Amino acid sequence: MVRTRFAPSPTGYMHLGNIRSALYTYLIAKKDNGTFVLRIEDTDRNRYVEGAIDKIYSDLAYLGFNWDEGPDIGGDFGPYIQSERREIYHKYVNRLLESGHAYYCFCSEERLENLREEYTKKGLNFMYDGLCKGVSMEEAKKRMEAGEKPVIRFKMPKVGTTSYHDEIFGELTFANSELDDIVLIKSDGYPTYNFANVVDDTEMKITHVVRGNEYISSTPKYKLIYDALGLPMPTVVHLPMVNKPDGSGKKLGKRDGDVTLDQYIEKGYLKEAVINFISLLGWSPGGEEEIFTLEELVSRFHIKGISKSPAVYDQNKLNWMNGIYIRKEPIEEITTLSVPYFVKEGLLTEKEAEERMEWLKMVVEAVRKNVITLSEIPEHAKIFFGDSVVIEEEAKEVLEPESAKTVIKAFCDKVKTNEITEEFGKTVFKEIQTETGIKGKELYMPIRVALTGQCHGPEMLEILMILGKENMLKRAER
RNA sequence: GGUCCGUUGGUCAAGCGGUUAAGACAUCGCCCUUUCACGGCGGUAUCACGGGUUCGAUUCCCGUACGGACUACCA
Repeated sequence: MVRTRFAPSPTGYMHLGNIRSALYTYLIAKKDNGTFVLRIEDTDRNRYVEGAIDKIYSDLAYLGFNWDEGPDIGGDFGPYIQSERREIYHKYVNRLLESGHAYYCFCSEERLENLREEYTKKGLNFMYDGLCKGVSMEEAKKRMEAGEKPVIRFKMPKVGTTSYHDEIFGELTFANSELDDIVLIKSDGYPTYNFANVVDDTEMKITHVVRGNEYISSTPKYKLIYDALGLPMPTVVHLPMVNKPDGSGKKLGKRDGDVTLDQYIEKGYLKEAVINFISLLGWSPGGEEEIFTLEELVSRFHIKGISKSPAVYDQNKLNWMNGIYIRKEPIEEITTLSVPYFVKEGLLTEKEAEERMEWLKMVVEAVRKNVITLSEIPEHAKIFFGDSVVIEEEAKEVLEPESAKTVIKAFCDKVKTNEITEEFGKTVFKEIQTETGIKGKELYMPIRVALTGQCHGPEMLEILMILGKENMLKRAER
């Protein structure tokens, strides 16, 4: 039974990188009918952001990454918030203390700082020098009673090598002499991320640890902690990074502009498109298709398809894909989603949108082919609002010739005396042509401009149907 | 600096010793459309470099170059 976990820290909003880890983690669990666990890693009290946990819940739920166990819904291995699991970490660290794999360290930050400076000056890699390894348990207890607040460090072996197998990168080996005596428990009693992960992944019976590849070089340390505890390390899957599109080769970070989920949604991207797009950032389905729903991704996903090299975020492709989804999703859905943008542009109130939903659907249907985001819909659709027309500068000359006036007059006459049906739309131009002898561009363009003010736009038939008799007369007869 | 990882067109990528080196985005051209799009068809363009191994390397090995990650009482 596969069990994976998504373990964000509540330090900010969900952004592209987060969403991608969550997605891959979710897919790896679900493609095997496994369990997807949500765990909150809030052991850093200094970076805690108010409201971030609720935002994580709502973002994940919105995306459809439904978790089977988590802080809000419980599960057999709770609590799922690290700050509530302190006794558990201490239970484990005591085992390490007793077996001699860990020790109290009373070194001040100042000493560590000096040490670091010293090392850097010599061009060496800083590592804790192990000064407190010599402190006996008795002495440690005495000093703690006296009010000192030590950290607990792991005693790394100094010789030999440590290897582990990564599902994506294969066999990885590191020299133990490179591994620092990392802090397990901070002086405030909270565990570090490193230690909390080992304990929680064990306790929560996580089978596949999915995380960014920035953890590749700390994984041997985790491996050694598992070893010291006599526990097996879960399968690890290190995801390739996502780089900025500027050619710098640097990873895409929260600071690189608008990458939070909210910002994508606000700009008019569909969550289906965002999910589909990021699924392809570092993973390939192998075949030629690449438009997938979440459900399809679940069945298509396979770890072997994840690449080692970083992917560059490509806005063009996202745009293209969003356009695909805007055209593909049911018109009801797209129309409903676009209402806020109409409201924002002052074209409609929400109440009006509700009352004129059928009409609005026709409008959205007419313009959805032309947009890449929902937010562009009102811009294209505004020609259908109101009963007057603003003639674009480049469209004005279309109306100049005598023939244009003739055509528009003929058109108005037809509109007046007929019901506006599809049949009417299909025949009216032919009739005008035979009656006036004007054809081609001279026939269509003046009417288009008279009706919309522009030389381009949706098909004439759609324009006629959307505008309707009254409105067309108001616009064209002047 | 040290350790580790990566390198197929502008971008995402398939490939897993013998291929005309898939496909997608972008780009260009054509068709469709009496508009703009959508859609369809086609073109341009890729194995970082140098050594091996092999009858044969994009594929395996070793270097080099370039890029990145890590190097916290942050996750």
